[in-house]
Amino acid sequence: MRSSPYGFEIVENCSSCSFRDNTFFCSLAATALKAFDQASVASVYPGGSVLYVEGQAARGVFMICRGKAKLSIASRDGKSLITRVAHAGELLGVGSAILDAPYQATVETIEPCQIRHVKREEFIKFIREHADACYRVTEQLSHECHNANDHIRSLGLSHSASEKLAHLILAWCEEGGREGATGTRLKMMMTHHEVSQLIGTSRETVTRILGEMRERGILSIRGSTMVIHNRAALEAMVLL
Amino acid sequence: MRSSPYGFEIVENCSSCSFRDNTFFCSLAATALKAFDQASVASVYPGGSVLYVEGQAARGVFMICRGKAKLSIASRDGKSLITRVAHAGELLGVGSAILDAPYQATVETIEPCQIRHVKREEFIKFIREHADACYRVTEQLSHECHNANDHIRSLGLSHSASEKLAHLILAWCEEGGREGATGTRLKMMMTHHEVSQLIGTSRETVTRILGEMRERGILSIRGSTMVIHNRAALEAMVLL
DNA sequence: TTGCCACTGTGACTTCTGTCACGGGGAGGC
DNA sequence: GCCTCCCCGTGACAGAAGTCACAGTGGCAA
Repeated sequence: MRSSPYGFEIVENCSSCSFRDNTFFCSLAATALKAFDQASVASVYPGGSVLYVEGQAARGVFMICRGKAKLSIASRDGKSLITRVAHAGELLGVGSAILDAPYQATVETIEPCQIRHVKREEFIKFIREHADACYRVTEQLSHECHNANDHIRSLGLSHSASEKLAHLILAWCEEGGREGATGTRLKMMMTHHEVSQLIGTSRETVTRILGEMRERGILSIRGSTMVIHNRAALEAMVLL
Repeated sequence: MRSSPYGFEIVENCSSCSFRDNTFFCSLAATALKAFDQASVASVYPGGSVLYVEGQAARGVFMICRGKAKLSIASRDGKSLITRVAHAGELLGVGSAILDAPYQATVETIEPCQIRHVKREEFIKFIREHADACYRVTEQLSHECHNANDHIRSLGLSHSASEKLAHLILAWCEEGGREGATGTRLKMMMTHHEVSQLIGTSRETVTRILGEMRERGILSIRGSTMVIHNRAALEAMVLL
């Protein structure tokens, strides 16, 4: 390890890496891990770095060892949609690399990240030689499909922006909510604008709907923490 | 082979199957193919059969040897959205089988189909033992992700129903259009209602927009064939 | 402190499109 | 032939939400 400017150590060597846990792509047997280690290059990015841009040829895949990144797509007129937020342990750009197709999204780190990068050809060689890694890729891709389908369901099947927002808040409760006396507490680490990009609506409607939910006593917001008082009401709004 | 009620022969044996071409999942080396053959069961379905339903536990995967099937998702109030149309050579339900999660869509054949079915456990065993098949699964899943992302882009980023419809028609031109003297000809094998389910809008708007396009001379429709006279106009409508 | 900037909150207006309602037409069954 | 579906075409209307415009707020830096 050597020290880095972003407050954490760069892990040079996958075998001795402490971030890894068994949900990670890289939780592999020793030999495969070593091969992955040798094929890849570690680096550290500050928040806000762009790893790759939609439409670029897929030169390689990126593994998030630590940190989070947001994936988004944009239309020609500048509107953009956040497709998902990727966490540590995920592999980005695999689908495009395998198909040798352009990246379908733009990836931007949203906090300091440690990333490993593998060139396309080497990645393919790697997974063809290591069946276990290949299977892990199928798992990774299955997750991506799963998420994408959920997103399709939410975008295509909901009747109103409120429904989509309610759905999103419930999903947040699932993944990061802590139960408290007054309800489920969670950190909003997004601005209204970003939320609007996540559910495909406008910033103002997000503000308005949150305001309405607050008035109806469903939730309350102070600073960046949101408390959901009436989860049942949110669930009732969702017909998905 | 033995004869079947739906006008084509049931292929009992993958090795001697003539449907297979190298775009198919099952274009595998002899030993892997034999294993796949032994793990799977062939059957024939008429059009309109439901292979599996959204929300069911993923008991297995289905391989379309011949025919087409539509995948759709539904909301509680009965609205439904067609996520895609799967063609011969595709594997359905892989993602869910790998994650051991419920199927995310309902699959219904839209023409007589020959299908092979493999139980989940056997499928996983099969791909873990045959690296080449496993790699093919990553390809299949990459395609699914790719499609899903395109769908997300279309649903989430387009400003109007016309834009989505124009996008869809252009996609049809790509995959099944034949160039003629008056423009690109293609077969509409869908009702307006189904189209509306594909782009997440109502039947009436599809009718109206098509009518408008006809009036503007962009396309003309007779019976089930559509002729696109002015492809540029359609492209101009799409800002995706 | 002051200024700046990004974020949130609100009002007014307009457009899109979903919904309801109905009519016509073609295919298929009896 | 006739009846019954299903599909397409249209009109009227209302509600949802995008857009524009602007005010208030809070954090951060100079």
